[in-house]
Amino acid sequence: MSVPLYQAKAEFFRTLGHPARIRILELLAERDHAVHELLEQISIEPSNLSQQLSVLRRTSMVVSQRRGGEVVYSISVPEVRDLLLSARKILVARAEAQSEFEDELVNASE
Amino acid sequence: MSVPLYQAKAEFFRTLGHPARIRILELLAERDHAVHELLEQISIEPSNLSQQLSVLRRTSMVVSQRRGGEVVYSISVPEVRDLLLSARKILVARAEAQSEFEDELVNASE
DNA sequence: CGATGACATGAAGATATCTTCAAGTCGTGT
DNA sequence: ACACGACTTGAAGATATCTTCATGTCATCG
Repeated sequence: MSVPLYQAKAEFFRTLGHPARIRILELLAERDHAVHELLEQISIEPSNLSQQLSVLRRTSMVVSQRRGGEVVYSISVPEVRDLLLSARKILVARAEAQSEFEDELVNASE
Repeated sequence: MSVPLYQAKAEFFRTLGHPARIRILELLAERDHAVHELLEQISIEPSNLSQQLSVLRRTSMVVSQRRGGEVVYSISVPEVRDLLLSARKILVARAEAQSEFEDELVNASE
C-alpha cells in the first residue's frame, strides 16, 4: 500500500468534515439529486456548492452524470449511509453522557 | 439542539481527520494506554501528541486519568470502534472499485 | 446564431489547523 | 528540598482549507 491505511482514513474523515458536504451526502443518501435541487436544500452559494461537490468527486464519494441540461449526482459508496448513521449514534450517546454529567453537577448528592 | 446536527457531525468527523488522532484511537480501541506508551507507537513529538490528545479530550472522544506518575487515556465512546471498522470497509470497497476501473482501462475489450 | 440557465474552474483573501519550540505543572524517588 | 521523568500549555510560523468573485463551458431554446 502506498499510503498507510491510517492516513487514508484520516483523509477520508477529513472530506466528511464539512457541514455542506455532510448535507450533500445525506441528501444523496435518500436519492440522486441534480445540482440545482441540492442548491434548494442547502443555503450556500452555487460556486461554493460546486467546490464541495468537486472535493466529494475527487475523493470518489460521489459520481456525477450529465442529464440534458442538468448534472445529477449520486453516492458512489452506499456504505457511507451506515457511517452517517454510526456517527449520529455516537453523537447522541455523547450528548447523553454529557447531560448525565450535568445532572450530577446539579443534584450534587451522589 | 443548539448546533444543527449536520454541523455537529462535521465537527465530529473533522476531529477524526488527522493521522495521529486515528492512530491514537486505534491504539486505545485495543486497550488503555499511557501517554508514553502511545509515544512509543506513534512517531511524533511529545508535545504534538499532547496537542492531539487535547483535541480528542475537548471533543469527548477520550478521557484521561492520572495513575501515579503517568496519565492513562481511554476511549470514552466505545462505538468509535465500529466507526473505524466501517471506515476501513469503505476504503477497501473504494480501492477495489478503483482497481476494477483500472482493469477495464487495461483490458480495453468491454 | 445568440441568449439563457445550469454548472465548473481559478485565483485570492480570510480563517483554521499543524507543527515545533520554549516554558510550566505535577508526582516520585533521593 | 531538589532533580528528574511524564505530560501539558501557549505562542508563532508554516500549511491547508473556506468562501467569494470573476470568468468559462455546455446544452437547450427561441
